[in-house]
Amino acid sequence: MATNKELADLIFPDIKETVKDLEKRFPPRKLKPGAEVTRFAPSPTGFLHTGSLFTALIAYKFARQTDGIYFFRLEDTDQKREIKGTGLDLVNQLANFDIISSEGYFGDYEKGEYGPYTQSKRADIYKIVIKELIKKGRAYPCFCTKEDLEQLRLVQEANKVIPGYYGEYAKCRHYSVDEAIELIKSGKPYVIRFKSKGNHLNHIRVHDEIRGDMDLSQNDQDIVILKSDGLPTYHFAHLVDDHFMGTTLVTRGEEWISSLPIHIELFESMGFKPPKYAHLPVIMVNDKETGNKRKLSKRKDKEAAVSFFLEEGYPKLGIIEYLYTIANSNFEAWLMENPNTSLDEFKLDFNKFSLDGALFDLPKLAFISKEVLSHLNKDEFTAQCLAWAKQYSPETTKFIENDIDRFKKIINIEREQEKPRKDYEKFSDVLPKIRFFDKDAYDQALNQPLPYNEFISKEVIKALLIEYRDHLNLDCDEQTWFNDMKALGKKHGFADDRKVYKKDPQSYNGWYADCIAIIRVTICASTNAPKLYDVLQILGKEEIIRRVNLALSKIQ
RNA sequence: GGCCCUAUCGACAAGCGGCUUAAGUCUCAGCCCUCUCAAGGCUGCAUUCACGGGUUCGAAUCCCGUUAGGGUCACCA
Repeated sequence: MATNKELADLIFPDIKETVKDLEKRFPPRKLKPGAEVTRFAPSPTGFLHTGSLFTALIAYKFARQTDGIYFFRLEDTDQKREIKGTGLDLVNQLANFDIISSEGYFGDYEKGEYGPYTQSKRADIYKIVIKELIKKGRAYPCFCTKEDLEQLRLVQEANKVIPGYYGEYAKCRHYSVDEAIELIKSGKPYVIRFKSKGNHLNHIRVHDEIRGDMDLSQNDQDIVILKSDGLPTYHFAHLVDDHFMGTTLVTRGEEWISSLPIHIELFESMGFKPPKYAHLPVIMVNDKETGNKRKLSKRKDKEAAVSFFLEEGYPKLGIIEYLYTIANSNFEAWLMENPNTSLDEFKLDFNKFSLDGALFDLPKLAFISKEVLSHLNKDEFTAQCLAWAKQYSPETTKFIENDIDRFKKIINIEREQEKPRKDYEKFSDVLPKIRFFDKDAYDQALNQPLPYNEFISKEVIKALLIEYRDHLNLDCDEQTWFNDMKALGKKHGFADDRKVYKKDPQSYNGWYADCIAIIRVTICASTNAPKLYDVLQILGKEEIIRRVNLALSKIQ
């Protein structure tokens, strides 16, 4: 009768190291009490998902606020789904939000004592542990084919029993060691399965940092831990990696709750101490068709891809603040009390997490973003806007670089004051609102009739514009300018007092607001614009006169 | 379908047995202010906490059931 050891040696003849060796290779980390080791462990299957950003942010934050370590691990064990190059993209996109790991995978290189941090490079490490598990009789080769498994499922469905590979249904766990060796020698392909000792009728109590204690059924599934391609499945990689990398706190989406019993049994089987778990609520969206909540989907929802926000030019800080708003209910109050404080000062608290998934609320993000952008000074705003433009908007870049000081003046209208203007929620809003400052853009706009108030006759408009042009004076303060405008209006039949006008509108062409509107439309080719006085100061006398003349020529 | 998680305004949510005839923020509506717009100020928007039972002198808060939503049942993570 052959032993488990012989089986293990047959399967992994080249594996000489033991788990003890691994423990020496990856000694416990020397950390301050309370310091958490967290990680972000995505698979390289595409660009950064908004939910992943959220998860990464939480992991990063907890490490940071406990003086711990946050690292990045690439889970590339599924070669079929892998999209080359996306691992690096993920790192870069995160770095964009200042979520930078102190160790781990960085794309073209790795840093840290607990690597490799790329799972495909850790095959030997997994095999060492599996070899041990086989020796202990806690893992075995399974020769079932896809068809066998399909057949099993059908039988189980027909008999209305729980589907899966477990207990009496786990055919290969019942082979003797000799039989297994025989089968291997005959060249039959196989995977390695974990041999569960659990019974799903038994309950285990598992603690979750966010949800508290949960009662879950014990695992009884003989899950596969090593695939036929020689790479581990997620569950097993989680055991090995998070143990040897010294992870103390696993933050992941709540979809993992149901596999928690597997992970608990895996850790038990090796005598490893499991990490703390925090299962995060998932960001949801309301499905327009069904009216139900569902996970943000990259295919259906533009806001599922972080790249969307970056392309649109949402300020990064706005996105982070919004994510914190979802994460901790007290964050908004904290922000209001500490308006000029670094987000570093805010302490995330698992007790303040909501238990169900929040709907992604674009209007709220818009509000926060406006807030963030409006409080930037002109230099900060310009720097960020230009950085965005260089990547996503050649037109905006051209506008800014054409005359950067002028650009600063433009976006500084009603900025840098107690209650700043809030008209941009993202950088892509900038150019459409200020394009009219550009000569060519203005001339282009004249292809359309200017949107004057149709209740005011052309003659009045013409006369007003002519006098305005001939007596143009910009060398004065705003109040003087404003009074001049009122006086000009009065000469042309516009009331200089609102109440007076309201009492007897028939006697006037309008009131001074209507008069100013004529100038605004003439100069800006639009019925709305930032403060006219500031616009005029930036444009300068010559350009104003040019525009008035052009407009005049267009009025029949 | 089994199992698990969750359930307070349109959204995010406070609330942890009496202080709640339910905070705050966003949205929305109205008013005011303003040269337009963006803002800003003020006001309004849950007699009720999915529903039904219990426990209690007393429940949004504890228990049970129902319903609804979400998750999960892979050689994917």
